[in-house]
Amino acid sequence: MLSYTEENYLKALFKISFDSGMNGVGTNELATTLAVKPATANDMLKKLKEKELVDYKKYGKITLTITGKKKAIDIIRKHRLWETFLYEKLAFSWDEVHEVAEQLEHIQSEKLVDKLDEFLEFPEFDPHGDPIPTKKGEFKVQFKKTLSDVAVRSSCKMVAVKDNSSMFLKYVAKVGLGINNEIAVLSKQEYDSIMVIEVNGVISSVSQKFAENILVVCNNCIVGQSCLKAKCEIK
Amino acid sequence: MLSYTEENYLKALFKISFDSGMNGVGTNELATTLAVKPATANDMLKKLKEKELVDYKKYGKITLTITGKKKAIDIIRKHRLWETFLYEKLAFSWDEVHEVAEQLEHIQSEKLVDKLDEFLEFPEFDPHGDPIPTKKGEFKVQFKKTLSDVAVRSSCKMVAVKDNSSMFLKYVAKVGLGINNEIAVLSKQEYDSIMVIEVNGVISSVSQKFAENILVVCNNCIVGQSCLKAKCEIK
DNA sequence: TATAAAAGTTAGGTATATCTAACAAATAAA
DNA sequence: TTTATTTGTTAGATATACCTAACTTTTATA
Repeated sequence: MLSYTEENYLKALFKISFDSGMNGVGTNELATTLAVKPATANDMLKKLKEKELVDYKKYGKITLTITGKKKAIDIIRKHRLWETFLYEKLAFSWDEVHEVAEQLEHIQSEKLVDKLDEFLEFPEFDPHGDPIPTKKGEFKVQFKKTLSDVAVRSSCKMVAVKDNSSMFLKYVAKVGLGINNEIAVLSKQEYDSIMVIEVNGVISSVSQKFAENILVVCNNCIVGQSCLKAKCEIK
Repeated sequence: MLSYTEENYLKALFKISFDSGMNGVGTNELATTLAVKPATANDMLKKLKEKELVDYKKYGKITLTITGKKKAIDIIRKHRLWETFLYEKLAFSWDEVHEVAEQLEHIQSEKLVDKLDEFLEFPEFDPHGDPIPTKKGEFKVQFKKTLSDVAVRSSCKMVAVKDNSSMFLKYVAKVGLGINNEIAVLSKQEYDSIMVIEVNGVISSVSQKFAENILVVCNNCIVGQSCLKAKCEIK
């Protein structure tokens, strides 16, 4: 059984590593992420090494063992399922779910996670557009970009917003845009980058500022199962 | 902000006290309930006294302060709301909800509790028939008894079962009995205590063993708001 | 009422997770 | 390549929540 703190270290290690293409992680980097001092992180790393959850040599880079990765992915799964629950069932907003999910992810009950997954009808992505690992630890990797980076005459799917202000959210709704909507980029003005987009058959013009705050995935940028992205072979 | 452990001490103090008519609690009694040694409980009591959550003198009985009571009731509220969620939304059985709710009750988010309460449509009682305090800390006090203790020619409402075996639960369903159903006790055989009951217009005979495993409240035994039962004046 | 039993307290110790301050190794820059 | 900077490590200290063992107070009983 892992402590609350140990779980957070594993999760942080996985996330830092994942974001840099599954590379090894440094002590200071880890400490910064967790808002502790390097000395503290160092102590914990010894403990996690002892438990065979991380691999690492003195002054070397830290990597997770297979067991460590599994545990980390399991915590991420729980976090994202809870975020989905809060957003979909309890009407939390996108920017409120994270903080509470940080607590809920540590609840120990396999049955709870499975039942929650079922209750939510096995969602694949959380309210931020991040993939939710399955019970087996598999998940799709989506490369998110902003709508402003989408090429003209191509289409994409909205997965999240960057700006959570109610002013922006109201505007998004007015344009008829919502999560999981297909967006076709019809044209783009060179001078001021104003885009003409089509959503559900409705054509609108949106500013560059607007487009920079809409996160999307391209139809062809779902990469694969189980962090294929790098040499991360979860068994 | 209270720690996980402090919350458990407050909750235990409230429960022990409540069950004995809001009397003072002893150190050993508290320690036993929390499965710690008396010395440990004693240490914590000093801390809780320092924080003005409990009132107590050396070698004297422990009572909660108003603030302490409020905190305790708030934790009980969260516990019972989560139990209701697990039972009603995630199809947990009566005997599984407690353990998980013990963890969930410590999640810190006022919004979460309020939204959950709303999502569950402001339930008054949890799956065990125990009252759920409102946001203000008010709750109805029901005196539960077994169906076997209900007088002939009186009626009651089923609130829970004592036996959680699937064999018993199936039998209960067969008799057409469910939570919140009104039960009228029509007659009782003196020799073997077999009861004739009426539920939703259907008349059945049930054994003493059966009746001893059905928990009910009498129509006139809801005592009032806010632990009126004793000198427990929550403001 | 004297004494035995139960209840409660204190002192000193452990493990976890944190810190600061001093030091060592690796890397970057002059 | 020598030095400076960054990165990582160790040693010693703190707070929480727990323990055991010894002691004190209260209560129950002979």
